[in-house]
Amino acid sequence: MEKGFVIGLKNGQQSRSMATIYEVAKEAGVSPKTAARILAGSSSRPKNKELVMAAAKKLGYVRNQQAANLRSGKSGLIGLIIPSITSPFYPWFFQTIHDTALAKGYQVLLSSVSGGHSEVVKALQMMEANRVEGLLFNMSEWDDKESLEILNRFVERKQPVIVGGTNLGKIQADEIVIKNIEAIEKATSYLIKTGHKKIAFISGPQAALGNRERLEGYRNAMDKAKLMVKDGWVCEGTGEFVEGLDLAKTLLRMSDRPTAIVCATDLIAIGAMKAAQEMGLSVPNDLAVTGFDDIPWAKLSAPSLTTLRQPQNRIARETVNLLIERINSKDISNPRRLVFEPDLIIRESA
Amino acid sequence: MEKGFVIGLKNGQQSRSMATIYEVAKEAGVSPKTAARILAGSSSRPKNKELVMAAAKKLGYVRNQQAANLRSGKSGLIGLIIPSITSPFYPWFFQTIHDTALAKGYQVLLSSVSGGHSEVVKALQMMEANRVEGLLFNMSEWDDKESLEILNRFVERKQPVIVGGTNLGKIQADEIVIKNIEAIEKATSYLIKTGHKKIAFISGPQAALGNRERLEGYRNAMDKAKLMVKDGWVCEGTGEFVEGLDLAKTLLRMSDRPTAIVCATDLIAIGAMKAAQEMGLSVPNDLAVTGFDDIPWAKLSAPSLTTLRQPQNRIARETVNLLIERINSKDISNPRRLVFEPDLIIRESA
DNA sequence: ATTTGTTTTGACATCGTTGTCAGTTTTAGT
DNA sequence: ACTAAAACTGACAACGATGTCAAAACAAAT
Repeated sequence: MEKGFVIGLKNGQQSRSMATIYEVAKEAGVSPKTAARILAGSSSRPKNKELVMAAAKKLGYVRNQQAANLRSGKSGLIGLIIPSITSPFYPWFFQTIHDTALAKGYQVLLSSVSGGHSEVVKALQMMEANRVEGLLFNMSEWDDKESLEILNRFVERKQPVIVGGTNLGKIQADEIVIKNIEAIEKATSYLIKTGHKKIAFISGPQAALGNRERLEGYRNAMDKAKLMVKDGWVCEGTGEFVEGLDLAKTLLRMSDRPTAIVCATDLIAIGAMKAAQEMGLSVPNDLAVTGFDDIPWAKLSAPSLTTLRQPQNRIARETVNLLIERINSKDISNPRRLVFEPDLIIRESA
Repeated sequence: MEKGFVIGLKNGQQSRSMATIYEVAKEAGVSPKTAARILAGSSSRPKNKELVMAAAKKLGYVRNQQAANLRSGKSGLIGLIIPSITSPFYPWFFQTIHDTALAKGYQVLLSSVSGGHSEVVKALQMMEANRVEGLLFNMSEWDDKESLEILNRFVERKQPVIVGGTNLGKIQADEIVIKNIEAIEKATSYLIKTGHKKIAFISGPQAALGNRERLEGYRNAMDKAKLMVKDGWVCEGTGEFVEGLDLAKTLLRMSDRPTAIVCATDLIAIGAMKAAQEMGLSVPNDLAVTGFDDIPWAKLSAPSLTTLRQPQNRIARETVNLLIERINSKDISNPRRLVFEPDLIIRESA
């Protein structure tokens, strides 16, 4: 059956398969290569250009990107692996990555890994199979041999990889570093400066490096101010709102209850504020609360949340730019660290 | 230069390009076809299987998906076009689509279109060029000739398309229908039932069909109850929080201010509540507020928001399932409508 | 041992595009 | 008009995988 022409279907309807460059060339009366060149935008005799453009339009020609990629050895894809697009922070992160990449001619292949280790491995394999030209690997909780192996394969092949949140020096790649310790120190010190002495901390899962660092920042600040951290004042949650609510209630029920809570995420903090309100305590008078991330909610909550702002846009933009630079220069030597320090945004909650 | 082997680089480092099936076959001492077959999992002589598996492992072979796709005429891709992943509702929508598609062997190619019409066209062209096997087109504001043309090309080629939020019967495709009118009627009637007579409405951009329907629902309910809609009680915003805040303030400054506001989105509603609080009014005593979407915030806000829940998970799951069914059956005749009616979730704000 | 039937195998072609490079046309300069 | 330089064109091969189909290897049965 000749290609690109009407073919019959069971139900008697008709359909066209997509036209190829050969058909366009034939229709225009030029060679396929010429047609391809013209459609790719390089210069040509005006007449041919007209002919080819007309033919392409007539046949509804759309370049087959997969074939083009195969031939040219590029995929035009950037891989992005993140924990879950549903956790605040990531949608903005993705949007900026997407837009920046698009502007430079790249598509983003997103894997939002909600499951465990095997899901990460699957995502990485998929990225490999789809020949992404660069990879942003942004898993906060991760230390799995199999995926490490795959990441190392990328590096061996000199394919750029940027790791966020978790590298630990295990692979020789660029890193996004958030100054968690310093940030939480800032928030804690601020509370101390405003007179608080009994300050508790609700952390996220300690399996994640970032969360361990945040806890460290809290302890540092308390140590520096020679303040005691009472038993039970440090509690570990999942980073979810509900958890924040429950843990805060437990804290507030203590006989000698803390007057301030430093929270490892904004969601926890909002949960903690809700807990206080449900128990009839006023924020910030009876309880001061700080968060981390500055998710959009933070300024909408009542009271609005004092928090540490992660400049997602800047992080995302600089990260993609570095990645694309790496792709273009074909040089992944001398791994860089993109360091970001969250700013303390003072609002009503503390 | 022989492929798959060490090649020199400027900086003296070395790199391997990815091994192909030919190299695996050579290493294993079988034909490429046999290697391919074994790697695809079909039966073979045990000895060959061992040899090929060993060779693949040794060379770090990863199938080139693009090449495989080209040959097999499938892309394994589902396209998803949405307005912006940063607006609440979509991250969950995407995650469910992503997970469901993955479970059935499809990857999701996401275009989060933050710009105007030309961006939509670009996204559609990209989806076409990448030969997505099915397309979920979920733009709420949209009536642009060029993109319509592309969508129609999909349909002519019998490639499944599911349109959400906006079809208007312009193309013959499956549709996701949210019963906006009925939903807002429910919320408005509920307010009326609880004694409110002066009820205002803050809508999203009327360019979007969904927003026009929501306004219609409000008017219907008011009409049915024979309640007057005063001049200025219906205002149009962008759907953003800030807009909700400002418009609500304007409403509340009116001499004869409304006692309740029906909002077209949760963000608007949260803004409206904040406006009331800033003006010293209590929600729900001085002002009742209802939202739309039931974004996660809705139940965290203070007071928690009475709203209309869109079952994103169910919508997403049923949509992908239909799409994949269409892909497999190669039959896009008899367009279906997936109809969803939001539930009224009564919380504290009304 | 021979035949028949079944399962595996591999040479070749192909998917749609583009790089290479020699050949052709056009342009510019005299 | 003629020549050299510049611009464009097209035949061919290749990217990496897999479908086709005939040939080969094995198994079962006589």
